[in-house]
Amino acid sequence: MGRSGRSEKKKKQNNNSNMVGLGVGVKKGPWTPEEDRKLLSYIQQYGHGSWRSLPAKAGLKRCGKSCRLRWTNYLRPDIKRGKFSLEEERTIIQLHALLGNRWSTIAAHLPRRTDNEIKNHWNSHIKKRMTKMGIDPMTHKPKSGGTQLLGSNLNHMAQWEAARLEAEARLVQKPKYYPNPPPYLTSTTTTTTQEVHKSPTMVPPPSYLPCLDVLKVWQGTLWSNYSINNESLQSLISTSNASLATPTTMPELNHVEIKSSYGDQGLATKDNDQEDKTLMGPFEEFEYPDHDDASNFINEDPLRSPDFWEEFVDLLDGGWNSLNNNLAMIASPPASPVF
DNA sequence: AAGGAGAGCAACCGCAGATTC
DNA sequence: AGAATCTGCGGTTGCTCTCCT
Repeated sequence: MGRSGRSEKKKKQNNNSNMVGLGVGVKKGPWTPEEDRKLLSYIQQYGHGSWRSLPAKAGLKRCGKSCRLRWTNYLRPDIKRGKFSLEEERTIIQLHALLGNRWSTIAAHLPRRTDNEIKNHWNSHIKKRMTKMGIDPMTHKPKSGGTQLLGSNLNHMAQWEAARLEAEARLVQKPKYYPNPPPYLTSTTTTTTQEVHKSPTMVPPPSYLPCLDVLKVWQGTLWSNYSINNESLQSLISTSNASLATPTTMPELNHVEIKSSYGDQGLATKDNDQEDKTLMGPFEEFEYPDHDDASNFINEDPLRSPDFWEEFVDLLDGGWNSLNNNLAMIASPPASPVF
């Protein structure tokens, strides 16, 4: 896990201003539970403030950048970990078709998933499966030719929608971890079991982004009439369509466990299913919205079934024209996006 | 049982845009 | 205005684990 002895060939980074503070004695490689505790405790108490100065103040022998990454990709309490649900994978595929490798923008539309996690999931799972099915993961078109679906030939409306999605993502970009929270982060939770839950700064950002019209159309066109033999999937699709089509307020919170992995350092290790359920990371418990249940809904992941992907190819093959037609019907967008 | 191959993913790198002075 | 610094992002690496032979 992680990297410890990174090769010498890339040491010129010491000149990079990013790495200010990275000098003799600065630690790299996997984080230990103790380091996590220090970082977590410091940020809970003071907020992260300037990342550069944080390590010294928190008693860490890390560079600020490493601390920031650890926080944003792992320690942040509003992160959901674990398997991606069908709905999430579908959203990733659709957003990737529109946005390309703009992971942070995609992540902004997937509540509580980090861009790094989505990127990893895309590269290690979805991309490979699409390639295996003969679909070019970059253009989303069948490699053997056929209809250009998305990518360079994005039509005007899809480009417009992509720009809007990105703008929305910027607007709702994950709020900074303020020691004194902005007003919209005021907590209403009163029955949590740990102090960390009560912290108003721990309230996850709004998980719903209202303007996903292109996805709604896509899903309405392509998925609602999409017949898949798997009954669970069918149910899930209708559920997820509803959730996308209907703006929701912050879901109620309930307790779930969050796992962590410290490799050989004594806590959970990846993929040790049994152990993972009992060994916890820095947050022994955290609260996640109810809609996590959607991911638990699929016991047998239909996305992994050959049937799904065969039908997915058909879907892509015939889908883009339908999408265009429907997009044309729902709106008359301005000539150029205005935000 | 051993070891090689591949998968999964945390963490690093370097660049670029934003911000500060 | 521009240099210095900070932050965020996307690409990549390499360690650990699991599976297969």
